[in-house]
Amino acid sequence: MANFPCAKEQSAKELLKSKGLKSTPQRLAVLHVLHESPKYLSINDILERTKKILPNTGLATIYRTLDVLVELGLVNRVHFQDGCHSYAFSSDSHGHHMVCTGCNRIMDFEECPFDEYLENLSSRTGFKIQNHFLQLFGECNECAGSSG
Amino acid sequence: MANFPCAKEQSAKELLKSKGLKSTPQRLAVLHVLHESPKYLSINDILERTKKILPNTGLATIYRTLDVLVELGLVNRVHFQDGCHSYAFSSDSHGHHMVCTGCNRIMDFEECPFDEYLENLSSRTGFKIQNHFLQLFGECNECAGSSG
DNA sequence: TTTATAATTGAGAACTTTTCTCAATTAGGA
DNA sequence: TCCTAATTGAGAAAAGTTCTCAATTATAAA
Repeated sequence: MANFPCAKEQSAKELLKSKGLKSTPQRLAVLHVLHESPKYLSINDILERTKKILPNTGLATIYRTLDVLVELGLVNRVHFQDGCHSYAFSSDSHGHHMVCTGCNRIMDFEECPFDEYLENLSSRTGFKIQNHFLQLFGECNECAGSSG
Repeated sequence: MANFPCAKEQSAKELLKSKGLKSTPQRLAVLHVLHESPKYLSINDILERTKKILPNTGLATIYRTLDVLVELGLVNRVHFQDGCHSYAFSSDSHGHHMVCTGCNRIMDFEECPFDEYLENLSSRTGFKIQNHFLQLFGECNECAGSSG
């Protein structure tokens, strides 16, 4: 069993338990690996590092474990510009959009009210923000109307 | 040659030309397909619809064309929760983060200043926002320092 | 117009990424 | 300690993406 100084180990175990899931060495190891890293890690990064703790860990387990950890809110998925999924026509220059989870319709919104905030965040943290990606999920007028 | 009433057809042609790229029927057809659709479309959606205009269109062309159109800013990539890439430990409850394009380091930021704005947007547009995904890209302190 | 040529395409192979299957193992409660 | 359902590892299968290359074609120049 992996033993690691992750502040969330205990709460992770409790979360798993509360969902009827087991606290396996693999799950705790993956959590450990991600906790140790200040960087995002790809699936292969995670597999490689987990294998240093548990050499027999399989790739499928990494996929399954990440699904569980994301579900529990212990781990974030990080999205990048490349390799991803769907496309929409760009009707504005900024490119933010709302995606309706009911009908998959996309609504762009022209405004970006965050520039000022982001500038402020930038100067406070020293992190030079070059660009940002924002996407809203919800229900459009029609879907909200018909379902409720 | 696809002929379609896309307000951006002309500017698309000019954009392509300005980059030394050709205005091929395939490129214009994909643009048309995306322009026609109020929804995001998957690669297969786009292939299928493009084939209705140009039956011989190949999948590779769709991939290549989308890269071009995204590059030109005519098309947006839309990201979803599943199927994507990398993972990071979740150190806050909200889950926004900054990704350093220099060293790939992730920095979470606790605050989410957008709630109020999003509520307002919600009531103005009728779009019931259920959740949102925000990710900032830029350079961290160290990388900004060492490179400039 | 016609021609020349560099960009682009289609088709399928190759590669990468993700999911599935199933027998073996194991965490955790009784 | 034993039982049982959850979990795992391994590899097969499926899905998604990129590459290769000969054939085609948009465009600029003649």
